[in-house]
Amino acid sequence: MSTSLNSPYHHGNLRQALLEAALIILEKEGEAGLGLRDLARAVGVSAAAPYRHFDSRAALLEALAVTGFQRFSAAMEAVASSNPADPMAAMGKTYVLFALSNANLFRLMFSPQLKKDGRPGLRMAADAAFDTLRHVVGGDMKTGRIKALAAWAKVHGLSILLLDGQIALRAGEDTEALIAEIIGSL
Amino acid sequence: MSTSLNSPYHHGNLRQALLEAALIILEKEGEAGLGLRDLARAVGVSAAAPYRHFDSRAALLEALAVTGFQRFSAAMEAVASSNPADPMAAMGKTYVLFALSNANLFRLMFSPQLKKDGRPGLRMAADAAFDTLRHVVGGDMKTGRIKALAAWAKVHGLSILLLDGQIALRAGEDTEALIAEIIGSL
DNA sequence: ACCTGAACACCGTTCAAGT
DNA sequence: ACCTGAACACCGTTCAAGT
Repeated sequence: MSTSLNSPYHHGNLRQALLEAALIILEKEGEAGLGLRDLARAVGVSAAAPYRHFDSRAALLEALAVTGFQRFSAAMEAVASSNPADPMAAMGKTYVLFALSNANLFRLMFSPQLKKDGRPGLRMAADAAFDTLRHVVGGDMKTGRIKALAAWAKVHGLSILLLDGQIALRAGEDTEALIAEIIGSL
Repeated sequence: MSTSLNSPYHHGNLRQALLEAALIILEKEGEAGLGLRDLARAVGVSAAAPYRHFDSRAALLEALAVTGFQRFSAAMEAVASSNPADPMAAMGKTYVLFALSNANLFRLMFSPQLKKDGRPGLRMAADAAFDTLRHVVGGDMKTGRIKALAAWAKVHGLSILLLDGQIALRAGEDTEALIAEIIGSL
């Protein structure tokens, strides 16, 4: 989160600097607004420089998505290990709130574009994140696979519909309260 | 669906021809693979020609998304008016199957990119589609708003998770059966 | 080993000019 | 009125060359 001007990139760790700047641009401009040339410019380096650290724009996006899944896993594990009264509801709420506060990163994590070129790192990160989720759900409650999938679908769908502004809030209605109500309705 | 070579575009209705070709390319290549120049080439016209009928690439995509919502509405109304035993389940199944058999069109319909530049036509088409959905659900069953939103979220999430290949099918498992089971689990 | 400058093959978009 | 050709300002990516 440092926009340091006394930049050590010139023979420092450009890779990390690119990732940090990319995350900021991503969240502000969306995936389409994250150009490699812009990114290089933002970091004060030539247009070709990023290619020393990432094979392509897709590889850079994949790296971002992977850190997204890691942050997601961390958030889910944090709630799970806090032993909430209703683990399922608590995790669902965390899922949706993560999506809302990391909108473009969340969308990138599920980008079909990225998945299409089958980069192994992304698949692994995603699997790890969902394994965590499955274990917690499967461990704390005796939910069968179907119920677990249904809960996942509901929470994921709610995240995306809210993200896309598809669910209209009523006057004076609180987003968080609505989330709790919808998750609460089995 | 006609790839006629005796093309009447030269002073015919290029707009329609562009839309038809675009739908085919979209479903085959995805949104990112649908370039205006490629499209013009596919239709046998100069790169600048589409601009007589669409202000921009975004305008073309919006037109595609609008027809997507129209087809979606039609599909939902068709099931609804067939008076199925369990209207909620029947509509849910139709929803998911529509998404699966129109993968890239469905994704385009919910593209945040498109929504961001707030084209009125798209918003109207989307609202019309969901109004239909809400009326049918609200009319046939006494589901409250929360339950309706929860059902919508579940069905939408299931669509996207399946589309993204995030839900792994077990050996010999049928997609349609899984959909029915998940939707069935209240 | 890491970065730059210049180039290549593309884009979307504009605009004068053709019919 | 509708379409073309050529141009503009961009891309992502490559590669020789610099340090």
